[in-house]
Amino acid sequence: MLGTEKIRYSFLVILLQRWSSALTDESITNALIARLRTTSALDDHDVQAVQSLPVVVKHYQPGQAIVRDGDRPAECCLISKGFCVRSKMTSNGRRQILSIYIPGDIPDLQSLHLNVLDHDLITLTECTLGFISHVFLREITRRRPNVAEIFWRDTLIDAAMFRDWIVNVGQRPAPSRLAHIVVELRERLKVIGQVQGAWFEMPLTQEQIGEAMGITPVHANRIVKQLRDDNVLEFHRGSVRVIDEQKLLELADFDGLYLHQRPSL
Amino acid sequence: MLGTEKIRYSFLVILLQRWSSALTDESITNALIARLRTTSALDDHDVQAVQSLPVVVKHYQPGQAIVRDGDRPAECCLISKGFCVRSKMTSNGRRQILSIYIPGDIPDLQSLHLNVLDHDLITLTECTLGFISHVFLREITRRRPNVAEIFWRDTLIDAAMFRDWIVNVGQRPAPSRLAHIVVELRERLKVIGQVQGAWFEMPLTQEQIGEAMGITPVHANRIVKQLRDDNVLEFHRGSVRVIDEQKLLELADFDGLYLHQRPSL
DNA sequence: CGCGGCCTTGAGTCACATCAAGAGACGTGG
DNA sequence: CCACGTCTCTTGATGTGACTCAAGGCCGCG
Repeated sequence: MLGTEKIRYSFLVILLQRWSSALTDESITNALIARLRTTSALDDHDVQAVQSLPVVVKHYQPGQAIVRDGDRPAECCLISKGFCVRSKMTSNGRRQILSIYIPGDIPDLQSLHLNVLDHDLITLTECTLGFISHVFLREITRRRPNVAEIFWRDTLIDAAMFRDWIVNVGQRPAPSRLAHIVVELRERLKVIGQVQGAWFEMPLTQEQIGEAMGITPVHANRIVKQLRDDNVLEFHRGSVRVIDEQKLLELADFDGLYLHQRPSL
Repeated sequence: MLGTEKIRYSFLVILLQRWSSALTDESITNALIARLRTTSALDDHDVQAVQSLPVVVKHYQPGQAIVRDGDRPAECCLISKGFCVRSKMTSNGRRQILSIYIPGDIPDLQSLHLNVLDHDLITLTECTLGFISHVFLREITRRRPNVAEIFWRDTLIDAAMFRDWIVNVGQRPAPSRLAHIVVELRERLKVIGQVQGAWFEMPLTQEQIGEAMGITPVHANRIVKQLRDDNVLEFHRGSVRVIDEQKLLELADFDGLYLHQRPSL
């Protein structure tokens, strides 16, 4: 689904289907502020400064590339609605998913100080994205060191998630890998109020689940089936239901410390 | 070698064997400046500011923990001499090495804004480390936004290396993984002038090589043997010699872009 | 109705893990 | 100077998790 063919096609779709509004969209920066509050302490001045950032809103279809390996973006993108993944290809055509992004995340904040992108950023679902120019971000971080530190911290949490992802892919057996990814996603969705009861969204195809775990789609299918047959999880239409919380946590070997979800951590 | 037993023993060794000098050590900050110059553009004021940072120098034995999972460090450490690894354990006692650090690196710069450490930092060889208090680092980054951005950028490069490490562990067959790690290390050592001819230092035991690749020590041994038998690499006393550059690069699937070794990248 | 994504399942193979045993290097103490 | 213990490296036999190839089924959509 994320193959080259499809992406070439998607490029036309971008031109045809995405429409944009160049207004400062308060509801979008509010999502950002909510997100930053969970990980850092913001004062009123910081909030005002962030809210005053000019945002360009764009809508994307599922499976579109937002930015690509080798790009030199001039803006950062804030997810207001929808899910994205960051991924990287090897020369023999295998794709590795590096992280999953949810509303409130700024997946490419790093491009502010790293000029060339070393990976792809792709939408999983329909997305509403807010783009903020590097010019304004640099200006705000120069003028308000506190905001700079909050953004810096955000990229550091990103890095902490990568470290955890390495351990997951490198050391755990496949069923644990899947459980771990599921629990991590759920913890992050909880913070933005997107978990209702035992259900939450995880809009990955089994092929993408495989790409996240570092295994083939066929084997990913077997692992998903195994967790379903063992009454641990239920997958349905891009959503997940936790059936056996106990077993899930045992498998996942999850310690949420690395998410640094409280400012003091 | 990195087991709990050994580390408990090492703790005594720290008390007995490390001696410290609380002077501002110019030769140490010079290593840092050399390192930062390769990735970022520094002006004279930045250099002066960095050189004026008070540094506490300490010496470590091989296999000692510098900081541990769960610590809340109050200082960052700069490697002046020697090699370190960052690693993380799973609950079933398996260790994953996340990155290898060489002279000029600041492996835990992230602790400046992430209070709780989510991994271990361990010396591989005898090390000379310079410790810089968070207080001074915060002060310099507040006073000089340019220095803040350079340090920020440094942590972003760290994150880029993690991303690449995920791909390596997740997608490549074991011989390629090893080749990739070897080439990455060599490229970084080149920049600090630590590659003489075909030889360079890679002071990992085969067990640690396995921990870096996400495989067992026994299998790591077979992979090392395979690359030796295929006349690609020669390992001897913690050093590596490249025999067949061509084959090595083919295996490694290495694109150094993610190291961002030039300020414009 | 037919097509294209996506999911599912089986059979055979291969990469890597596990278990087990031994050999070389090195430091330490007798 | 030798004996011993501890790391580290090495190798074989055997088991298993994951890959590959292949085929078929489900479902939404034009």
